[in-house]
Order: sequence, then C-alpha cells, then structure tokens
Amino acid sequence: MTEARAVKRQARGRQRMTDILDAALALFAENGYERTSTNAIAARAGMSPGSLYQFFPNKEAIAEALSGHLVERMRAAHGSAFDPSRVTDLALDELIDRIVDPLIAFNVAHPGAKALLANTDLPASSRDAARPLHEAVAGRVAAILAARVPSLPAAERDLAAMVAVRIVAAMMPPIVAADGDQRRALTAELKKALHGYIAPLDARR
Amino acid sequence: MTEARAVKRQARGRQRMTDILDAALALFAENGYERTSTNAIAARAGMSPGSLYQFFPNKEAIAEALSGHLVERMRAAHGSAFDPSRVTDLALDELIDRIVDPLIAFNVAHPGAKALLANTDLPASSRDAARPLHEAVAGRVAAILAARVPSLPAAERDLAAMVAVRIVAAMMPPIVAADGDQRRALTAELKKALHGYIAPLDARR
Amino acid sequence: MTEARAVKRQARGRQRMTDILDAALALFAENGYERTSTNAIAARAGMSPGSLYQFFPNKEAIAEALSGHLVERMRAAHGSAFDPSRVTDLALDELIDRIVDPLIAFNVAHPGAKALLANTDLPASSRDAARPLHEAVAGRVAAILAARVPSLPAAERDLAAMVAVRIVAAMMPPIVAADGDQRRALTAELKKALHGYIAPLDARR
Amino acid sequence: MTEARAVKRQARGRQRMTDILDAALALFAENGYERTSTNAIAARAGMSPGSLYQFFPNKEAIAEALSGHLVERMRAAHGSAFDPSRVTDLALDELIDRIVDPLIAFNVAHPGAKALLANTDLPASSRDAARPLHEAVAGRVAAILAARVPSLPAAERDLAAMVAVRIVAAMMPPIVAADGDQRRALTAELKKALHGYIAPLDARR
DNA sequence: GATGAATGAGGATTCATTCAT
DNA sequence: AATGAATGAATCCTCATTCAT
Repeated sequence: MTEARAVKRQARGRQRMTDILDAALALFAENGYERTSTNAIAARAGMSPGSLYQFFPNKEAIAEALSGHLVERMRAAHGSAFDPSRVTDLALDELIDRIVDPLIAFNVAHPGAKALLANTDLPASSRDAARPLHEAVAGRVAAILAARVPSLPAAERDLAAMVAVRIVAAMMPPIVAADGDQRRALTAELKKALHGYIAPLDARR
Repeated sequence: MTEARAVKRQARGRQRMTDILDAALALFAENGYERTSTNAIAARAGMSPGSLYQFFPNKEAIAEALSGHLVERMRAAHGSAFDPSRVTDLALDELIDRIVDPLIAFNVAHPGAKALLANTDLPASSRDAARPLHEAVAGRVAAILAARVPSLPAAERDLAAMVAVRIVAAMMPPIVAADGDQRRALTAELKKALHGYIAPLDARR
Repeated sequence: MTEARAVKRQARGRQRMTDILDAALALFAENGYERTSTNAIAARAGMSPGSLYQFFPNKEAIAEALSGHLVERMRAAHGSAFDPSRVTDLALDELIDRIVDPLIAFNVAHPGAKALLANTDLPASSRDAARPLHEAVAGRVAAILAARVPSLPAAERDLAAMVAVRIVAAMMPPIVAADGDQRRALTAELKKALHGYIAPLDARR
Repeated sequence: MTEARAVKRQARGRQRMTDILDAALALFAENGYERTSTNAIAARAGMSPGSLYQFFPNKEAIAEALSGHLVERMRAAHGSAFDPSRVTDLALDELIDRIVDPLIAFNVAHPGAKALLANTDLPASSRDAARPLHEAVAGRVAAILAARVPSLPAAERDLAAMVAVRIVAAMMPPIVAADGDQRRALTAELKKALHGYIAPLDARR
C-alpha cells in the first residue's frame, strides 16, 4: 500500500529528526552552539550534511526545534507528576516538592538542557530559547497560585510565578552539576528560597 | 621631556585599551562572543586590527580582560556604597536595599555586563567569566552575614550567600531590560525574595 | 551501480589531488613555499580553498605529499631505466650515463622539482623534503657500488654514494636551466666529475 | 667640530648596519628568510623597526646586503690565506688544501652563511644571493687554473672553475653540520672529488 | 636620527550551505 | 530521499612598512 509506505516514511523521518536533535543537544552541551558545526551534528546523527538540511533549513532552526522539543519533554515530565486538582489540599512545602523535584529530575536526566536553555550563546532569534519553557512552567505555577489564592490579582500572581521560575532556573546549574549530599543541600536551599518568597502570598488565602 | 612623553604614551595606551574593552563589551552584548569578530571590535574601537593585537594577544584575552574590568568596576561601585562596620545596626530590609540598589544601578549603567557575565558563550578558559564577580559579591554578602549572625556556621553562611547572589543575578536581566514602574516592581520582588530567604537566618542572631 | 560510482568518485578524488600537487609544484617553483598561498594553489588547481582542505589538512601536508610524489616519480623514472643485474658488465662511463641521463631527463621534465627539493625554504617538518629523494638515489648508487666493488667497506661505499648524489644535485640547476649545447656541455662536466671521483674506487674491484 | 661629529655619526651608522646584518644572519639561519620578521631583526639588533628602515628600504635589501657582506668577508678570509703568485709551485693536493680549508673554516665560523647562501627561500630578486659569492670564488679558481695551465681555453677553464665551486658548495652543509672525525672524513671526500675532477686538467700543463 | 605605535592588506583555515549524482 | 563533494565568505591573526612625536 502506498499509504503504509507513507506512514513508514514519516516514521523514519521523525526518527531522523530526533536523531538530529539528540546529536545537537549532546554537541551543544559539550561545546556550545557556535562551536558546534552542522557537519558535526550530521556526523553524530549518522547522516550526511545534505540530509540534515532536508529536515532543517539552517542551523538556527535546529536550535529552535531543540528548545521546543525540550519544552515539550519537560512539560510532559512535569505535568504528569502531580494532580492539579488537589493542589489546594497540600501544605506549601509539599506543593513545592511536587513542583521542584520533577524539574530537577528532568534537568539531571538531560544535562545538556540547562546549557542550552540558560544560554545566551545563541543567535538572536533563538536567544531566548528558554522563554517558552520558562513560560510553560510559569504558567503552571500561576495556575496553582490562582487555585490556592483566588484573591490574588492576576498581575501580582503572574509576576510571582515568573520570579519563582527564575529562582528555580538560577539554582538549576549548580544542582545539576553537584551530586549526592551536595545536590540535596542545594535543593534544600532552593526550596527554602521558594518557600520564603511564596509563603507570604500563600498566607493570603 | 622624555618622561612626560612616556607618561602621555602610557595614558594613550590605557585609553586605547579601554576603547577596545568598551567596543568589545558593546559588541559581545549585541551579538555574543563568537559572533563578534576581532576586526569588528577594532573598527568599533576606532583602530586597525593590527593595533588591537598590540594590546591583547588574542580574542580570548579580550574577553578575560573585559570580565576582570567589569568585576573591578562593579566591586568599586558596590564596595563604596555602604559602610560595612555599621552592618549590624541596620534593619534587614535596609541592608538589602544597600546591597541590591548599587548592583542594579551598576547593571543598568552597563547593560552589556550581564550579557557577558551571565554567559556560557565563551571559550572554556573564560567560560566562567562571571565567577570572580559572583564570588566577589558573594564574599561581601557572606561577610555581612557573618557580622550579623556570628553563630551561623561558615558553610551554611557561604551557601546562603551564594544562593542570594544567584537570586540577584537571576533577576538582573529583566530588571535591566525594564524601566520605570516595571523596574521598580521587579526590584521590589527581588527584595522580597531575598528577604524571604534571608530573614530566617537573620533571625538567629 | 553504487560501486561504479564509488570508483568514479575515487578516480575524481585522485585527479583533484594530482591537480593540487601540480599547482603547488608550479607555484612553489615560481615563488617558493612561503610566498605561495593556499588560496593561490586552490585557484591554480581550479577549485575553492575549501575543497583543497578536503584533501590536505594544511599547507605543510601539501609540501610533504608533493615531495613524496616527486620522489616516487623520480624513483620510477630512474629505476626502470637500467637493469641492475647487469651493472657489473658495464664500463664505468656507460654506467654513469645510465644513472645520470634519466635523472637529468626527469629534472628537465619537472623543472619545479629541483626548486622544491633543493629547498631550505620549507617548514621544519618537511625541511628536508629532498632527503628521501637523495636517499633513494644514494641507496641505488650504493647498491651499484656494492655490486661492482664488493670489497668496499659499507661505510666508505655509503659515503661515496652520498657524495656522488650531492655532486649530481649540485649540477642539476644549471643543467636544467641551460639547453642545447650548454646543457650538453654541463652534463659532460658532471659526468667527468663523477668519473674522477668514482674511478679510484671502481678500480679496486 | 662638525666634521668630527660627522665622522662619529658615520661610524655609528656603520655599526648599526652591521648590527642589523648580524641580527639578520642569525635569524635567517635560525628560521629562514620568510619566517624572520623585520621587527624581530630590529629587536635582535637592539633598535626600533623605524630605525632599521633608515638603513634599508625593505626586507629584501637586508638579504641582499647580507649576502654582499658575506661575500666580502669570505673573500677576505680566503684571499689572505695563500699567496697567489706561488700557485704554480704547489702540488695539486696542496693547492686544493689551501683553497678548501679556509672556505671550510669560514663556513664553520658563520654557520648561517650556508643557510642563507644555499637558499632558495628568498624573494626572486635576491634568490641567487649566493651568485656573487660563487662568482668571486670561481673567479679566483679560474685565475689559479689560468696560472697553472695557461694552455687551457678560457671557456673550458671558467666552466671547470664553476663546477669546482659547485662541488665545494654542495659539500659544505654536511661538513659544517658535522664535527670531529665526521667533518674530517667529509672534507677528505670533498678533496678527493676536486682532485678527481681537476687532475686531468691540471695534467695538461 | 630615533622611536615604537599604528596601519591594513594578506594568509591559513573553517564551516554553513548547495547541488550534481 | 540521500549523499558528500564543493563552495566561498568570513575569521583570527601577522608583519612589512609608515609616520607623528
């Protein structure tokens, strides 16, 4: 069947795209965006440069797609980790655990991610590769705040969510780089910081 | 006088070095380290490529010197801003104001600084261009904490200082980018976050 | 056929390498190694600078390959020119003719060769580009001497071969530069010089 | 006195020129002509680049002057070494000793000389930097031959002188590079070669 | 005369991208 | 669709030479 073949082709195409993104993630993390050549990405992905350009029109597009890909994966990892409807039942510390722990787990699992996402070393267009991700997480946090403190004005709430996310992002690199007790200690500090910042708001409910 | 001439020459040399660093700061901030060519730096600094290389042996050295330069300037801006001996007399909020406000003023005055200093986009050697700066500030913060809460174990204190500095650094880009009310609002949030994190420690004194 | 294509590709690759070496030989001979730019080599070879670097990792490698190439070609030209087993039957003058004439023919055919091979103007690594060639020829000469004068101690024989080769090399530039009667006259002198040097040794057999 | 001052100035000028040539000789010998920068020559000569250009209009002129300088020095070294009027009284071997030994002594004393003089690594114009020197020595040899074998046609005699000089030049590098027994052995071979070549001519007297 | 800072053209090399096969 | 050879603009850096002091 022509259709079956088309399906297979598409599947194969998706796989090759994923290969490219995986290769790019690894190489960007190792050497940075600029110091990674498209030829190197193609080679690591097991294809020719020409093939790579059948999936992405240029290097920048790879960075953009990669960041989108990571956002999705992180969203997935995070979203499934706790039940948003029960958010109001939880103690603040418990809530923070449920938000922060999966984020850390994800970043530990994809150590390249932070390198890419925290990065200024990107062409202007994808400079804020991290933004969609930040916004995705901030949106969740804002939603949670809205649920817990319905009286909080939207502007205040969104601002607080943004700040919280920035604090998390700021602590992520040393957390990922550390391990064992070090990582636990840093994680504890991050949670203290979040608690200190959010508790006054949370108290208003 | 030969001596007078030597003095003038040196002054001119220093000026040209500063021109280079200014040009580099501007261009690194605009386009990142890798996307900035040494020829472009020379042109922006009003000199030929050859002249630039009379002051710096290579591109990397420019980045390093620039980061050192910024660290010094920031240290100066910050250090002179308040009297460390009176640190124990101040209310925590007052203290936070005195630490944070000059940092923000400096970063606003040198909008390139954060781009460079927060940056991963640097050759390995100067990769952590920001570290000396972070450490300088963290050191000050740790000293202040030590003065205010002598009972605090050194390790705990240094960790807290590091976290505080990271929170400040994390909030700097949007603060610098914003202005007017926006900037004031963001600054207020930063201070709330610092307060929330530090108050429990500060209470132990 | 994939195989046919691969074969064709390889042939093309070899041709392009030869083009590069030919261009380099011509330009090195005209202007010397240092004054020859890789871009000029590429242009003369009818390709872009980038292509050149697909065949050689750097300029030095071109010089090395070129010298190897010339050595091989000269060895071929020389080696096939007379039958080594009959060496003992020949009169000395006849022998000298059979050695010298093909060397001259080769150098006349590749006027760049001497320029490159006699050359000190080379990066240290290929500085003695001429050595393998000298050694190749000296080795042949030594073998011939060994065959003709078995009683000759090896050290003496090798030394004599080296000297003979140096005499030949020393006379090559004017011989190549001259032509007609001039060249014949110079060639005759070279042969006289070789005869005068070797005859006493040869007499010992 | 103005005149005394002028004399002193000139002496000083000559000294500085000599300094430049010495520096150039050393550096050319170490790194070759192209890899030696005029700035390096000036520095080694203890002056500024600007001053160097008061004595020589460009780099090439330094090479040319250097070669002229060496020719003169070699001529001096050689010329004073034996009495040309007694040339006919000497045995051939004795004659060869008296010609060759001072040449070797000179080259050993100025190891840079051969590097420069044998060199193809020079801009076209001074490419044959060695020619004047070769010609100077060849002229002496021709004169000696003329004195010993008056019947020898001029053309034949000049050709023989040229060949003899080339043989000497060809053996000079290994002789200079060797030392002790090695050098003695190589020198002996050189003399054998000269003897073998010249004896038939010399016999005609 | 001397200085040495300044110049800027030029050179080796890399790499994002294209295109003939 | 895939390949990988080919491209050539762009990069960092050097150095012969000039010129204001």
